[in-house]
Amino acid sequence: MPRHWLMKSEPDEVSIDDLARAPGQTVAWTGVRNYQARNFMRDEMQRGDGVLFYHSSCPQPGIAGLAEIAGATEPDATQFDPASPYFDAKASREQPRWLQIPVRLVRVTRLLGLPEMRGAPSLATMRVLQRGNRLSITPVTAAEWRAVLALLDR
DNA sequence: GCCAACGTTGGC
DNA sequence: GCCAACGTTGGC
Repeated sequence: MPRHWLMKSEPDEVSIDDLARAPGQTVAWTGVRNYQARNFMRDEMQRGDGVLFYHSSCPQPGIAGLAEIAGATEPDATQFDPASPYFDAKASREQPRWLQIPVRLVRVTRLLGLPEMRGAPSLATMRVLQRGNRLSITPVTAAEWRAVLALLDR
């Protein structure tokens, strides 16, 4: 049973267009440094899961495209790289702390902006819209997923 | 285990 | 730049 997720990305780091230009239109989702989000990758996310690709910390936050989980989790390579901003001195190859997962573009959509999302009753339950939410990966229900697709078709 | 201090996120 | 909200750290 495929699940659905919303994954936040700062477009200055990886935008939907960057994803579209990437080899195989796939990027390794690295840099997650929050245990709840990591545990989703470790315990629940699987190849084929649907992904809402969300632009955050930018002039026009919102859903910018659809993607899918394209493979299995593995240790996040950036945790071992002292030159990376995501380097973690407490992680080792023997005992990695952080995970990455490959994400492949399905299609670039129109921007479903945050104000429009907030105005849609069908999206009121979405985790990303809840007060104080900061999780970079959040589960999306089947109903929420369908509601997003319906809004994107308008 | 408690909890104050601090750091980060992210919209505005 | 501001600031609310939340997660993490570390002293006790």
